[in-house]
Order: sequence, then C-alpha cells, then structure tokens
Amino acid sequence: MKASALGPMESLSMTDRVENILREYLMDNGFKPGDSLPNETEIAQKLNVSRNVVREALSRLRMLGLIESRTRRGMIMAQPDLFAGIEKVMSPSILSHDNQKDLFELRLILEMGIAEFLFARKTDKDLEELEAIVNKQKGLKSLSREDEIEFHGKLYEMTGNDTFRRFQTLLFPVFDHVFKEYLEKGVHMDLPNPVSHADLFEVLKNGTAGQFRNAMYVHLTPYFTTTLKNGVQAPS
Amino acid sequence: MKASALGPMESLSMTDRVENILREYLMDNGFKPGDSLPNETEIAQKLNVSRNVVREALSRLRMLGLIESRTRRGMIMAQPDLFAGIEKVMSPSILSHDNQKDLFELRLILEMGIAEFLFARKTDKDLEELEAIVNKQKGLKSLSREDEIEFHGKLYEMTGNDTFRRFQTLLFPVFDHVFKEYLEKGVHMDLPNPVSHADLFEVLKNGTAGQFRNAMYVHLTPYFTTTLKNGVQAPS
DNA sequence: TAATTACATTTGTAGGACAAATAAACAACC
DNA sequence: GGTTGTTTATTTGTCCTACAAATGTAATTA
Repeated sequence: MKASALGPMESLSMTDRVENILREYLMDNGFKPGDSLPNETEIAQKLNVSRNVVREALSRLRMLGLIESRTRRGMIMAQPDLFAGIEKVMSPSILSHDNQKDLFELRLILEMGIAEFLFARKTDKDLEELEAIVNKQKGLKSLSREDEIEFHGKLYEMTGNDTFRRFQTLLFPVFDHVFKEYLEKGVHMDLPNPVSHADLFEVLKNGTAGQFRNAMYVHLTPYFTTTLKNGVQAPS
Repeated sequence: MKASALGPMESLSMTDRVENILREYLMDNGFKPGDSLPNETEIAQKLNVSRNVVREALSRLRMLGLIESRTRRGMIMAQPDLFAGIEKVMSPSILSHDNQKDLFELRLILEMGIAEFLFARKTDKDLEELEAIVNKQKGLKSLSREDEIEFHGKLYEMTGNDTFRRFQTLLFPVFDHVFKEYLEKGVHMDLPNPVSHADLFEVLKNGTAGQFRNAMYVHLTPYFTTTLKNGVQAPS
C-alpha cells in the first residue's frame, strides 16, 4: 500500500518546520516585544538549513506582526496584530460558502451581544455623537451601506472594545455579500424596518441593556429569519 | 527635514509589495480553488524581482492556506483556512493586554449569543449527548478546565456553526489566562455558581431561547462583573 | 492499444555574492 | 572632556546560480 493511500501525507516542507520551531522557540522562552532574536545565519546554522528557508519562515512571522527587522539592528519580537492574518483571507470571493454563512451569523451575535457593554460604558459624549449620526440619517429615504456602517460602527466604538470594532469592519463585506445572496434567492425585505436607528438610539439613551438587546433583535429580524430557516424564538 | 521625521516611513519591502500584488491579482481575477497560478519564475520576471522575493511572498500565502503547490504540478489556488493566521498569534504570552481583555469579552458575548441558534437547531441526539456530559459532571465537587471545555464545546457544536466552535477553542486559553489574572488581583469566586451546567441543560431542553440567554448570563455573571467594572445591567 | 521509458518542467533547498543601512568603534576637533 | 565626523563591521534585503525531487508529457516498445 502506498503512503498516499493513507491520506494526505502531510509532509511538511522545511519552511513549515522552521516556522513552527521558531514560533515554539519564541513562546517557550517567553520572548516579549522588544527582545532581540538571533540573526538569520545563526538560526540557519543551528537548524542545519539554508538561509533561504529561514528567511521564508521569518517572512511569515513578519507578516503576522510577530517580529520586525531592520538592517544591522537585527530582528526583534513585536506585538503581533491579531487581525493581520485573517484580514488577508476575509474576502467573499475566496471564503468557502460555509465560512461565509458562519461569519454572517457571527455578526448577528455580536450586534446583539454588545448591549451589556454599551450600557456599562456609554458616555454623554458618545450619545451626542450617535445622535448626530441618527439625525443626519432621518431625512434619508433609504440607508446606504455607508450609513449602516457609520451607525453600527459608532456602536462598536462605544463598547470600548477595539477588537469588536475591527472585527465588525472585517465582517461587514462578507455579511453584505451573504445578504445580497439571500435577496437574489427570493427573500424579500420590502417591509420598512419596525425598529429604526433612531429607535435604537432612544433605547440606548433611556432604556436598559435588555430592552436594547430586544430592540436590536427586532432590528435584525430579517437577517435572523433568513439564516435560521427553522424559525427562531424571540428573546423572552 | 528628513523623511524619517515624518513618521514611521512605512517603506514596504519587496516581499510585502509582491505579497499584496499577488493577493490583489488573485482576488481581482476571480481565482477559485483549483485554478492554477503562473509559475514562480514567470511571476518573478513579470514583476522584475528575484525568485527569492516571490517565494517569500508565496510562502506567506501558503501559510494562510490561500495557495498550495506541488513540484512540477505548479501552484493552485486553495480554500484558505479562516483561522490559519490568527491561531499562530493567539497566545496569552504574546498578545497585548488590551487584546486579551477584548477577547475575554468576546467570548462572553459568544456564550450568550448562541442561544437563538441552539434553539433553532438543537436535535434530540444533541440533547442526549449533552445530558451525558452533564450527568458525568454531577458527581464532581469542582469542574476542571477540561470539564468546562467539554460542556461549552458541545454547546458550540450544537449551534451548527463550526466557526463558533473553532473560535471558542481558540479563545479559551486567553480567556482562562485573563480570568486567572483577575483572581490573582483579588477577585473572589467562592460562591457556588447559582446556575450549573445541569440547570443550563434543563433550560435548553424545556425552556426558550430567552430563558437560556438569561440563565447563561447568570452562569457567567462572575466574569461579567469582573470585566465590567462599572457594573452592568442584567437583561430585561 | 497498453505499458514502459525517457524527457522536460516546476517547486524545494542550498550557497554565494553584494547593496543598503546602521550600530559601534575610532579619530579629530573645539 | 565632550562633541562631532569618519571608518568599520555587521545584519538584513535582494539577486543569482545550481541542483535534487517530483511528476506531467511524450516517445518508445511489446
């Protein structure tokens, strides 16, 4: 029986192995941002591979923001960017359909989940800025993608959690794409939204986290009902 | 005035540029999994860079799962792994404190947000398996990390959203680390949890999505109160 | 026709070379 | 002595060549 019959052989390239070795080395030895790494030739010799292989592995770590390097100064550990890797594949044209559906649902969860954080951290200044956005949108017949992003983006900003905000920005194109797909499949959204941005603002200003969550649920109902084919129970 | 005085100069390396060019090329031309790419030397010539630079850029795309390559067969577009990039930096020892706090909160949101999906998609088989887990844990005085992962992991599995599940797995080490930090800072958790896994199971079996969300909120209250210093309103 | 063999092509790895940048050591000057 | 300019050495960034391994393709043969 040939090895290939046993499955996808999984033979890692030298670069793959060196990449793993380097990451484990950095983790296990508690490297912190600013700490300097051995130079390339030293690594290559130690691992018995060519400098090319080492550089390909380092190039990957550099892309993730794990390391930075300057000529002569050498390489130093850096603060990795949490989204550096994921943002490069976050595109509707290449993600699997399953992934897109999953991410669509993830955004729905986020939109509702920020309620507690909004009420714990909202400030008067935030509310004023949000009100300005709402007022600007009041005159419009229909909201553009940019309008949606502006309102919901401001909400994420108000959570005091920058990761939420960046995540939502990343998710939006996929969300938008999936929803368009639903529309093309015959899902209609003719009805005016029973909960507008102005309504959400009002609840955020004078209501409770629970009320806001419910309002957001209604605001998002068209999306929920399209993704949850089996129907979904409203919050208590 | 020197250029360096104007800020971090942002001078991309050739590899960075080629990486961007290649990704844009793949996106703009609608490459789908299975489509074959030009070979390395061809790319190098077209872009007027050395094959080394091209290989470093391709190595990055390979890490993200965007492309695959075999000798002689050439390179082909692949289905990128959404988490390939992020999982390599998802470690408490290297993420910034802010990132860790943000991710801690993100998991709280996810735990509560899956309620609607659980109720829309739960099956009898799922419930049986979850009950088995709960019964196994009933005899224990305290739950280990593995017990927690088993129960909550099963919940994520039941959502029918594999991305949730993988995300939670990724988040757990960070979540755990942040919480330990809170404990060390004097936050106490002596009180027995007012909502046990068994309680959650009961609500999932016979209750509503809203009830489950509230139950989960209480189950997670210790975590919410530690992260939301200002206090937080309970769901309506 | 079918199987086998030889060939050609493409990625993977190695190693050498040099440019650019710059930290460190040194020299010169006030 | 302290500052400033100069030289030197080191490290990354880029290019080049070469070859091994794998494998698709074509030629050859039974």
